[in-house]
Amino acid sequence: MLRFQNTLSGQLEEFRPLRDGEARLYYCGPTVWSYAHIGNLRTTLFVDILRRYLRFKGYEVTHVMNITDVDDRIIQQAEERGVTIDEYTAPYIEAFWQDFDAVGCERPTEAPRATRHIAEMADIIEKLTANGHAYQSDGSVYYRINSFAPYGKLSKINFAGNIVGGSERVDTDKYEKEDARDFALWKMVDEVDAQTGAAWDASFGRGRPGWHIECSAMSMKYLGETFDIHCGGVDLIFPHHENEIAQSEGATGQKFVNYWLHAEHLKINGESMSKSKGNYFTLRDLTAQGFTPAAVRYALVSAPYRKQYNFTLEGLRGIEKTVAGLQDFRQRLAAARCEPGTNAQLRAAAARALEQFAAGLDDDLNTSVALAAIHDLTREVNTALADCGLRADDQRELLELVARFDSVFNVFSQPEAEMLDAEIQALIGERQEARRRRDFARADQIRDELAARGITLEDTRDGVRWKRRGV
RNA sequence: GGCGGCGUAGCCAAGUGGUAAGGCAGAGGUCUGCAAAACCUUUAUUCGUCGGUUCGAUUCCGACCGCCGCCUCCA
Repeated sequence: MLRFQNTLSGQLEEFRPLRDGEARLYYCGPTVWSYAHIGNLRTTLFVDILRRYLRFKGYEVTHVMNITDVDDRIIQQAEERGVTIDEYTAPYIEAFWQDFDAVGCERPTEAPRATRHIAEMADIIEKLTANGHAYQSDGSVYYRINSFAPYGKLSKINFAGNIVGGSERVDTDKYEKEDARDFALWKMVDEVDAQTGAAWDASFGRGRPGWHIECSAMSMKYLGETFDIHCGGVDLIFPHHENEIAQSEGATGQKFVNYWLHAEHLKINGESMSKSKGNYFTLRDLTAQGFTPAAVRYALVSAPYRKQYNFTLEGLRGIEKTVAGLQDFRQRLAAARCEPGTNAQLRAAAARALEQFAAGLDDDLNTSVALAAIHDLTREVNTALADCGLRADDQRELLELVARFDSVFNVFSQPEAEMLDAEIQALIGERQEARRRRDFARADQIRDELAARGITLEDTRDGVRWKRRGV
């Protein structure tokens, strides 16, 4: 039974989709004002595991991830460079997809851009204005929080309590907003907006959307007024997701989302990640140091998504070996030449591993438990391989099982090996010849030579294997 | 001030009211011409500290120490 920790209820709940056999989920995706950092990547990878596991469980998944391509930072950066926001964001959108693909994420069913859905946002704002949840002021439109009684149900924030700096804020905003908590649905155009192309016409005036309205508009457009799962980082619980609920439920009168899932933030060496601390990494930063995207993927999904995983470069170095071990394992398994038949002990081990794998992920996506199941099985199969104890029927079944595991984790597969240079191929052949002559000095010389070029050799029962050296 | 999460071996990390998964590193061994890879054995009498509840607590409760986060636009 698949269960999720639902931020809305604060409880571990059984997942029951609105439509049998279907799961519809929305993820607040990247704001493309810069390169994604590994914190962003962790949340992206959590959603990838989520969607893959839902499919593993037999659900047909509709996965929508928005791209926020208009916001204050984007407008500011575009202005500084003297370009439009579309010109400014284009390379970052491209870079985002590169990273997304590199860490092995499956593309969403839809990846709508905010700037392409202004009409849908305006539509909701009109509805909210008509039914009293929103009001115009100085050319902008604000959400009237007093009109939505359940406000705060997601974040459990007690607005009667002390809010740091609350009184000062009321003073600042009192001429524009009825209440300091009211937030902008639509911001009246200013000079910079106009200059950078961040301005659109609407029935309530020319301007640009507030941040929260885009997610209400795009999620409901592609998933319906009520859908199953909404995910994002914990920092979005308030105000972003709280405001989405107010907007969507205020406009439709329907429950917006059944399950809210939030990924925790990363720590880097026990500290919060920030540029000033020098512990701020993008995927590019890591691959430039020789780390592989596969290891980054494994690291970021190796702990349950609701834990503050402590990311360290030392840890990532170890994970390179872990990942290489899994990839080697699959290669060896596929390459083994097996006698016909089956091995009851191994079959039992495989069944146990599958059970533990699913039990772990059923429990609010406990990836640590699922990965432990995989490691347990690889050890047992490796033993059988070394003892020539693997049988053909089991080999076939184990390869299928590995593929099932990989349909969720996507760590066993490795990039297509580059063609060996004829020269390297020749050197391997020459070394084999030298070994046959028991000319080990020459054989070792060749092995060292290849090692210097990043090629590691392994002499196995089935011949020489080679691989490119990792970090 | 309000609210929340966390503190498990050298490092990362799961977990539970009944006596500590998994990965990396370390040590010894098997295999190998030597390696590599793989496998075997080994590495926390103990789960931040101090109390309490209990037949029994790392797991529940309290206090304290430390780290991280949210409280209007940061994944």
